[in-house]
Amino acid sequence: MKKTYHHGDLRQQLLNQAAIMIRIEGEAGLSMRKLAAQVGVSRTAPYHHFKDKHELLCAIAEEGFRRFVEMRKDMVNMDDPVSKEGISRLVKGYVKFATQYPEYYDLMFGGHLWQSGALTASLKEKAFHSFRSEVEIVKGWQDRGLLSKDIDVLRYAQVSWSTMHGMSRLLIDGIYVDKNAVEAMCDTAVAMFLNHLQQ
Amino acid sequence: MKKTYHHGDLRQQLLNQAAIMIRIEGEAGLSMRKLAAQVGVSRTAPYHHFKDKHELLCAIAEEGFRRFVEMRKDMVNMDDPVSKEGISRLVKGYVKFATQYPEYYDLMFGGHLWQSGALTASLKEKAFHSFRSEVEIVKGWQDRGLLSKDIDVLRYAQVSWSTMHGMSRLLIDGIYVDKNAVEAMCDTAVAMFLNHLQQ
DNA sequence: ATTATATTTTGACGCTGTCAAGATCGTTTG
DNA sequence: CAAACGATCTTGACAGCGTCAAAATATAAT
Repeated sequence: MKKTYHHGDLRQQLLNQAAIMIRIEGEAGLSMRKLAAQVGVSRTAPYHHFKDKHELLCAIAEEGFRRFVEMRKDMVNMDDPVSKEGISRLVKGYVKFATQYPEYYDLMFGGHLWQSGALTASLKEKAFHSFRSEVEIVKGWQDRGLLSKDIDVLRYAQVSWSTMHGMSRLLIDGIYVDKNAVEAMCDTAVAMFLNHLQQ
Repeated sequence: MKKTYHHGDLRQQLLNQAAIMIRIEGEAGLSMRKLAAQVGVSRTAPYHHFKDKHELLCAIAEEGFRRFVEMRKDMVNMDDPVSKEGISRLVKGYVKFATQYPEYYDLMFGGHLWQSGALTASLKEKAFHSFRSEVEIVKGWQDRGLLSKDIDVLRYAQVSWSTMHGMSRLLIDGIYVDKNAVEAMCDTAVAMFLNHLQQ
């Protein structure tokens, strides 16, 4: 807990506290003024670390991608991810991340930042990297014969991601409320993904 | 353009104008005060037709469901919806509605209203009706032999809807930007849905 | 020690949602 | 026809919001 400068790690503390506040009160419940108050600085102090609220939210989303990539890495390291079991784990892991950290998922893949059309350069990069690796994974499925050769990998990745994203959104947004159904939904999704699998 | 009372059809005009403003400036760009100004009444006039902003948004969402149901009805009337072509039309129609009327789709199936957990009773009813008919459609697929008998219809409806919802969201939110890919994505989705179809 | 730079604060502005009180209009009733 | 009433609209007010400008302060570089 050493402090350089006046406050020390204000920037990081703002990011952490903001995520907490979004988690508790929702994204609409986060205000720059309340955030500053919670951290114990004046209303405009945060503006020396983030140009505006938008930039703060982008930074939180980046933090989300960092966590997401880490989770994904752990998951692949377990054992062969290119198998029906591996795919199932991947899908369930995705949805679990989304529902466990909705405050990050909303910002990472929600309309609020993307519709603005003005993502931070570093955030954009992380997001595109994330999607690229999604395509790679599907390509792996195809290479292993889990998918027919004549499938367009890019389209397939887009659609399978849509499914995972759709389930996540409907769960987060409270449209799908039965948490006990998540497992079965994921299983159904996996079965749907591997339509050309003869097993 | 006849007027009863002071203004006449203020309520309906508010709903229409609000939808227009959301379409142009996004949901964040809609304020009660600007809305009132645009329609030509004072700031608090709208509050005699809607308890608060939340209730106004719910009413707009309801209007969206009305349009959605109508589109859906026209689509089914065309010809047999329980065929690969019919399903394809249904999927494409869904995504088309979402991308064509994002101002309505956002409110109907977005987190903003649902996460609040306080939907208008009439809106809730329309939403549940919408999902119930989705399940019916999938059941029709199964009855016609497009889906294997041992599939859980409810789960399958949830997942297939997730896919359509996911594609719609990613398109609306500007995460999927290639509009030319929509057709191919929908085709891929349909192929994925009908995984047990031998054709 | 002095200058420069990074950080924080106070003050201010226009915007927001919405409550309370009063004004106005249309309809219903005596 | 007049009086009362309820529906509709307006003006005034308040607290909260994002954020700019200017001043204050603490640290780093010279």
